[in-house]
Amino acid sequence: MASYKDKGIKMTPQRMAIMEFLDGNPDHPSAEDIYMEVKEKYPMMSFATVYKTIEVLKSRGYLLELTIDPERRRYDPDTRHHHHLICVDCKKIVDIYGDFPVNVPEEAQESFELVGNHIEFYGICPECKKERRKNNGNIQM
Amino acid sequence: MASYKDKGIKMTPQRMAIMEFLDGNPDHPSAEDIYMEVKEKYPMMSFATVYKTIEVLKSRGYLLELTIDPERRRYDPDTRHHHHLICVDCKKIVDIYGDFPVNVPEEAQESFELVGNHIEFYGICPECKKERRKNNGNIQM
DNA sequence: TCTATCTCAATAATGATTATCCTTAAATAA
DNA sequence: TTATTTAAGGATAATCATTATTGAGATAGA
Repeated sequence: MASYKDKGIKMTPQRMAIMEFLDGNPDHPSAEDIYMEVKEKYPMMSFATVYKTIEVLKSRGYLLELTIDPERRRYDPDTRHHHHLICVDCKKIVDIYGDFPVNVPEEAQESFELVGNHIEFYGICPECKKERRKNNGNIQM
Repeated sequence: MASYKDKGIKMTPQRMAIMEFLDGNPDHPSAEDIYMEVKEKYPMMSFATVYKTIEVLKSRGYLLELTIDPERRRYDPDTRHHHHLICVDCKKIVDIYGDFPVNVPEEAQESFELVGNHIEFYGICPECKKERRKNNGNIQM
């Protein structure tokens, strides 16, 4: 989401700060993550503004909403088609690029008009692997 | 989730009603869907009981929680590994069985310990296709 | 049947998200 | 630059799904 200027979005310091934070951000932040971070620079920032800006960016196609984490919605500024790998422990999300040959069976193809797909990979990230090993020393899981 | 009896779950009429409703149910109902339906038979049913029963079933592995619909959590009594096709209009979810050759790239494999995957297919269901055609006659989208 | 324990139901609490409403700032054109 | 229009910001209330609490009642095993 490189050029906001000429997209018909009214620019404000708040929006610029949010967009700047999101641009190229690989962390799939939640609304709260965005709020917390941007408030550092702009202490007058309101939570409502974060949600409203998310809505604008989403509706214009500059931001994807991820429904991976059941606790909260998370956002991805990379709008290219890609997939995600999520740590089942800490919920960290990393991007997975690549084409996977996934075609639904005939019967579904006939009735539904397919428009896309998204693969969620589940795993345990390096940090949580370490954490688990440590805990296995004392606590049994 | 055929045999609840010998799973160490204390049986009550409420739980039996919920389990009966879920057993073989292909609709991926939400907590509210379950509540609404089961309340017909058991008007004294409380919403809290639905959530608690869901929790018990989930923790014992008899029920999967789907994080596909950003509005609400939905539940799947089919705990076999399978995938889902969701209608982007009405959010109807249908099961997709089949093995898909999806392997994450090397770099992710090295760091993460993979434990599973889930493919979400997006499409437009027959009913919504019809609805869209109808609307295109008058309203432009 | 008795009793310890678990479950129920009602309701309060929480947490994320959305809506409201008035003020203020940005864009556009004179 | 300034005036005017229009949309955005901020504070806060409202909403909605989900979770926690608690006293009363039911269940299962002795």
